[in-house]
Amino acid sequence: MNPAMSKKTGAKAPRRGRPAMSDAKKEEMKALIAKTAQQLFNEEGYAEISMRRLAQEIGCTPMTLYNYYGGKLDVLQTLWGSVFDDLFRALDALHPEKDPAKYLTTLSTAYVQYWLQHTDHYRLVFMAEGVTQPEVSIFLDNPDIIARFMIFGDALSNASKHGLDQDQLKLKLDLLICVLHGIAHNHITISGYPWSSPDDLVRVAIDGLLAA
Amino acid sequence: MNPAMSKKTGAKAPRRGRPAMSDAKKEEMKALIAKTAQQLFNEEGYAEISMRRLAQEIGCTPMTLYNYYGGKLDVLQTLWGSVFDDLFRALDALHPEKDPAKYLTTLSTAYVQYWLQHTDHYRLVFMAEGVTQPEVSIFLDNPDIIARFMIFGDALSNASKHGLDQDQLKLKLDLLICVLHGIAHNHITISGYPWSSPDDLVRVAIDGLLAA
DNA sequence: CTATTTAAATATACGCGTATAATATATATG
DNA sequence: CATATATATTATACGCGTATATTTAAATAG
Repeated sequence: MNPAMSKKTGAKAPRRGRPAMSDAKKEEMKALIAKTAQQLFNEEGYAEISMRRLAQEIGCTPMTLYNYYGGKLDVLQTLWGSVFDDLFRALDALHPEKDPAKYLTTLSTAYVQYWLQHTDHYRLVFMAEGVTQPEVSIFLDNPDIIARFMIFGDALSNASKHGLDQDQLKLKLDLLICVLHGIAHNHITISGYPWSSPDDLVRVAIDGLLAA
Repeated sequence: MNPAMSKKTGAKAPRRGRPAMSDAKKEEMKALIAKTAQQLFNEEGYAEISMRRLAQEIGCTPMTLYNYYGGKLDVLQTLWGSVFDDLFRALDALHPEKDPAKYLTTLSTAYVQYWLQHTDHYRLVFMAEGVTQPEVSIFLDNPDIIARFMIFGDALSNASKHGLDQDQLKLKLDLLICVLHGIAHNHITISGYPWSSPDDLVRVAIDGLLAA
């Protein structure tokens, strides 16, 4: 709570003391922190970069970071949010086609290609060391994230020839996401192996899913 | 490596210096550490108990613990091993019956009952805070642990009327373990809800699995 | 009994994330 | 221009797990 603000009773009279940082300035600082953190986390790994190191790179002291973020994990979760924003912005840009099955395939292919073309993002989100399961769950429980995956649910529902009840839809959606991740994960982490084309793998997976 | 031992070239001649602690003494100390840790971890949670606190309870200094264990996580993983020893000792004591399906049900019921009767063990193994996924995976990748779950694989194979190939067996085994854990987990963590009898739930699950 | 040697235990130190206290800065007031 | 005040930043401190250095203990040699 800001007592000075409450004293003002809404009137913007001048008042003493150092003025609070403007929202624009705050966002600028948060963005700088996030950008520097992403760069360092990508280069050297989340666990390897300390708050002291991050602050040093930015040119402030460690405790300054806590004015803008709740803590080290908060910085990482913010980067996760940015990555998902980026990803879903790309997916939302795909226009639904006449053929629902074709659109689902296009969407799924784009999802896998996003991770293949942004392996840094993939490692940051799915392979950060020293992160506990509850820390991941808290992030994923955000209704925003779950809602965004419904673009796949909607596409899947439209592409299914038979009506799917909610349980069936959820099962197939879960399976779809698992398969797409499997394709992306294997191509990224076992890249030396001569995998089938990711686009082909996605197509076969969608065909099988719709036929099931 | 122990250079003094290598100097002796196998002959047990007296030699200078403080003698190494006997294996029996070492095991005694390891057991004391494990027992005290289990008690404290059960009472207050793994993350809440520091190595300093554990040492204090035992009556030594923190660095002494490192003579017997690789670190804090090593202590926890040793406790996990003890719990699985206890569990599988109970399961191995069950004699296979003439009816393979009945034996599978008995075995599965015993598995669930073990966790229900040892909720402390369940929380220690499955609900320790501050443990990362790789730390769990390293423990579970131990061939001993995986091999011990094959008692269920064998029972399931014997109880199946149709021959199962390896993929089918693995799928059903994975499903069985997931279901049994679901039963145990819900009874332990949502214990206020009036669940159906765990024995009944196990029976229905096995019937369904064998009929699939 | 003293000196030497080896192992066990302890003391000290380190960097970590972050809590708390102190200082610097940017404003208004007189 | 000096003072007062509110905020932003920095300095200091804490407990953590654990690396490293030092001390203590337990033995043998002479």
